[in-house]
Amino acid sequence: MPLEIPEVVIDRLPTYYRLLTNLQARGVAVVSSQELGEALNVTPAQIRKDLSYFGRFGKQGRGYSVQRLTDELRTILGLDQRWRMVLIGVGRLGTAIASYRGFEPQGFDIVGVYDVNPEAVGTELGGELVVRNVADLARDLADDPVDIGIVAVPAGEAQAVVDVLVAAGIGAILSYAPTAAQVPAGVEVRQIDPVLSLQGMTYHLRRRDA
Amino acid sequence: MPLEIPEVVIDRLPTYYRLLTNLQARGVAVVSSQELGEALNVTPAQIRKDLSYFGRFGKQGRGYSVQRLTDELRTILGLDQRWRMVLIGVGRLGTAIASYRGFEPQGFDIVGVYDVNPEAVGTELGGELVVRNVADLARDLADDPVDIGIVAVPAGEAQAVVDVLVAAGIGAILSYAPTAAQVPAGVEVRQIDPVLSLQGMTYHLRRRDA
DNA sequence: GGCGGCTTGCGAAAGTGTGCACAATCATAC
DNA sequence: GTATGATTGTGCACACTTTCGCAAGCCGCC
Repeated sequence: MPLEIPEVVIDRLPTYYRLLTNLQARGVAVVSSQELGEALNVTPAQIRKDLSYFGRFGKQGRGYSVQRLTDELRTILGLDQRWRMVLIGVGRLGTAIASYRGFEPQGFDIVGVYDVNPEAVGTELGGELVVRNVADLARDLADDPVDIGIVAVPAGEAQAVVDVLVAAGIGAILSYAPTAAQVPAGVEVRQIDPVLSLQGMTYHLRRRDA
Repeated sequence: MPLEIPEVVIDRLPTYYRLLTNLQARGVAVVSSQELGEALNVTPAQIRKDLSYFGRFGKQGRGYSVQRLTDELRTILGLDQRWRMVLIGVGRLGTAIASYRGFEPQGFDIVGVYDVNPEAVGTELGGELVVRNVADLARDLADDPVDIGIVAVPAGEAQAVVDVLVAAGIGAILSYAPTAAQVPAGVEVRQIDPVLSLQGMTYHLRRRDA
């Protein structure tokens, strides 16, 4: 991979991968950029261009082997290994995240959960994980590093938690907190906030009927 | 608003709005694009340009009145009214969404919940809403339209639900289902899938230490 | 009441990303 | 073995976004 790959391209790859695994499960053997594009609402040219950053995976006149392309994307995205995550915050939201069944099948394991609330500390979550004190987070991470931190604490505490994770050398943070986290370059952050998504849509709704 | 506003701009406005309401709560009266940019990790020029699509809200030498700018953005985004939503799917995920306390304070109300599962239909959710049969969705929406649909059903059922919502004339859909929904032009769709976010980050994690 | 320091709004430049269009290539059928 | 129809990979042009740079304007101080 000699040249720099645009971030937008990276962000599209997971959706390609997701569709491909579906196709594979349905027994589809070969797929064209045309078909992929129709299913994902993007132009075939974009799909071909995106994939061409990483290699030449297709065959003219045929399309892409679903098996082959799935494997390639899995390697590119780093999904051929399991990733260890810690969850900080076990309030309503954090508890829901901890019990979400969608992470594990995709190779993401929550290996530790933390909270500040003394009443929550020590309780069991999901029958396996014991909630630890967030004060121990730095030490725990030093002893036993993880790859990704999930932040599910109130806005006011989010930056402090992020700082601890960053200091521990974490490389990626998935934040459910409604604040923009400050992190040094080299640390990946994605934010999940359904309200922001809704607010982006209401702009258009307002203009629809007017 | 004579000219067309880029979609990327619209998608940034909610984060501006969120920060501004925080500032307002903290009693800050005036803020510069410089300060906003530092808090949000964007360039001051971008913030000024984004806002300039909608009007001239700042004062040279001073900055922006937090009050004024908050009000302007609220109007622009359509947040000066309440929005009615229906939730389809009350499994693990749907239940968590229904009990999420973050929607109501921002003007988003879940006014109906639906499921296919006969065992779920009729039960109470969150002490207020009774789960209705998804078979009644089309009729209910015809009688009493809502603005936004939240889809929290398994991948295989998502498109069918989306079709019903679209047929009922819904303008916006927030989908938690792991599939790309097919909708006609004019219907807004946003997808929330933490796994996609994680997969976008693992690409970078892989390259970090290598 | 004028001067200095800031900060906006915006035209223009620079930088990115997307889509077109077509040569190259492959599978199949006859 | 050759013709046919399909589909990839990619150079190029266009379109879109971001950033720069600066004139215009505002505030406060002396």
